Amino acid sequence: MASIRDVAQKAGVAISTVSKVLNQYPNVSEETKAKVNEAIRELNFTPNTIASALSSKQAGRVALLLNLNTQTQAIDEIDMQYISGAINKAQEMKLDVITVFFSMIKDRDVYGIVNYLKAQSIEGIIIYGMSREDKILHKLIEEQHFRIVVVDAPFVNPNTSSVQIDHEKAQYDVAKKTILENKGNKILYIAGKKNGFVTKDRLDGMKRLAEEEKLSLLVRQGDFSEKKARQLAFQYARSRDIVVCASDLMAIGAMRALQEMDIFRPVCGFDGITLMGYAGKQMNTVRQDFYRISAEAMEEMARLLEGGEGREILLDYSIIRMQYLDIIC
Amino acid sequence: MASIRDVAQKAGVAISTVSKVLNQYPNVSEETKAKVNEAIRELNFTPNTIASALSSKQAGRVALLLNLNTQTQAIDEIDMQYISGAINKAQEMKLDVITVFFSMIKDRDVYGIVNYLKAQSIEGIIIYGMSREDKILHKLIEEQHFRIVVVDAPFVNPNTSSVQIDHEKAQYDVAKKTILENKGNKILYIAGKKNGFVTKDRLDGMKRLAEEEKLSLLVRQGDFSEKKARQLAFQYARSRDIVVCASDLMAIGAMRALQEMDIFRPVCGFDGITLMGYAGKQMNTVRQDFYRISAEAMEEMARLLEGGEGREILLDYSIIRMQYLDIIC
DNA sequence: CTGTTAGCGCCTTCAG
DNA sequence: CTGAAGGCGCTAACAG
Repeated sequence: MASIRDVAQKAGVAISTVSKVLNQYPNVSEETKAKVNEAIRELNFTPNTIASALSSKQAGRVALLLNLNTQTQAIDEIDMQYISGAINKAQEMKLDVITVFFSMIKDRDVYGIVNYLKAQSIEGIIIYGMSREDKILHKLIEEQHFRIVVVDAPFVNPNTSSVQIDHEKAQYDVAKKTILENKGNKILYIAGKKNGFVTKDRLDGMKRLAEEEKLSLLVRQGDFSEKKARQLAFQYARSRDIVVCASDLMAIGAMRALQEMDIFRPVCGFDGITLMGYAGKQMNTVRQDFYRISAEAMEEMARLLEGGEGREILLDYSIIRMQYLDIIC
Repeated sequence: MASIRDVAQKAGVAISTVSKVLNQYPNVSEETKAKVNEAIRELNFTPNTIASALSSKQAGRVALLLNLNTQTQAIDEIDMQYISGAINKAQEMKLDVITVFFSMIKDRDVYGIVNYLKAQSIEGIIIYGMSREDKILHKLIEEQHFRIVVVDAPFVNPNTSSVQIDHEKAQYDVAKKTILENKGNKILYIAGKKNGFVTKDRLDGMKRLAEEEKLSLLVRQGDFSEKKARQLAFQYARSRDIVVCASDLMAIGAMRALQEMDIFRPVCGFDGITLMGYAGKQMNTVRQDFYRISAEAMEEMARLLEGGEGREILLDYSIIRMQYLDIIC
């Protein structure tokens, strides 16, 4: 591997000069710039990111912090979209990415986590799927040792931005569409996890709709679990007109139950994962573009790393109807 | 962040001494070791991996090279298992991991890729899902600039190991089980992609069984595509007794077609992905534990990085029957 | 067994 | 506009 020294030598300039053209500094004549670039090309030189990070103390390294649900592979799709969206955008922005799972840091305290990350010269963290219970992460955010972007959780401070869709409105929209299409006013709403941030937002959307439309609303916690939703559907769906679920996975569980009971009730979901296509019936759902959400999160991270202030970002979504033939290829 | 210097100062020893206890070198008295460790704890010191990597030229950084199929989110599950298996094991072995997608390097030549990776101090690469067409990767392997572990492809040289299950035998086993359970001797075999390495292995297994059992074997390329398999099933399944597919996704496509045609034929798949549980019918399949395969690959990588010689590793698998209630939670 | 001394490859003032 | 010099945090001979 050619080093910056080789380049300097070949171009007949000082190392520092090469460094300057590498980092787009001003005060370098076009002439020498050309010479240097020529040498770089000839030697097929790529600067060593490790050395550059060490030296500048500014690595541009960001960690993806994922709450992997090892139980439910069915929604690995979401995490995969998160990961690829972030990584691709990071490459575009010339940021380094490492992937970290909650499980890897779960028995450390804030200080331990900060150390673990600082030791790797991490400057930014994107957190996916945090819940109200993750106290340590809340602290991490508060203490502002890092630039942080939180996906789907309402945290904002000078070093922290939040990125998400408007869950309240999305839940309202998809439920409304489903209800208008089918009429019926007794709703079974299968909500998410008690301590999830989006759970409340979505429930609020549902409640608003219920009030507006004078619906009878029965709310049960489905914990984002397919099995739980299935049980709840068995238990309550018969006496209800429509089943609104706070996630696709739960919608699938509910739909299965209905099929087994051999009764029909419209069901709608939330997320827009491919699996919905396998549900057996068409269903309305909110399509979140996780890839894009994550890419936006990374872009926001880049902004923060440049010194930008934390802020809240709301992304758009769409209401779609999923069916089998659309998803296969 | 405390640095090694602070520790040395606090412990009243030289920096190099601290380094030695950090890296478990011999020739350090228990006494000073204790002093140093004490200082480390007090200062809450974690060595800077970046600096250590730069200095030792031995970063222990490995890249995960994944061929993400953006079309088929349904099998993101596999990639996710690969990623988490590798990352978790890497943390255990104190290796650094970065994730790279084929798409990120697809327009570079070998030299460009080597540079890209070397610039990041990557020493090892684990390659997932390579096909015969990825000529550049073949070259990368041949040139041995890195330690490489290839999953599901038969490459071995002093710096390269291969890790996979015995696809030939697995295909043989699952097909045999399905055939014995159902009897029938006209088989439709929906094979994988023309240039996939496992495609041939699996096909060989099927052929061996066909010979042994005197089966009539009709082979068609399904390209690992659910849609294609669906079409093939529409076209050929009626005149066949049993449908053997080289992947779960294709098995699902075939099963769908059969349901739409309203005829029954036993179908078996390969992989053991969760999605199989949503197929509507129970099916036999080969369960590959992708998480474990990837973890083993990372372990093998650690061995290579320690100077071990490349070799072939065959992992085991099991034949299972998947059904809905087993997979939900 | 411990400390001294060079770097690793690059960035960054600061003179010239 | 360019180059010399020091240093980032750590490792690795080499003396002592």
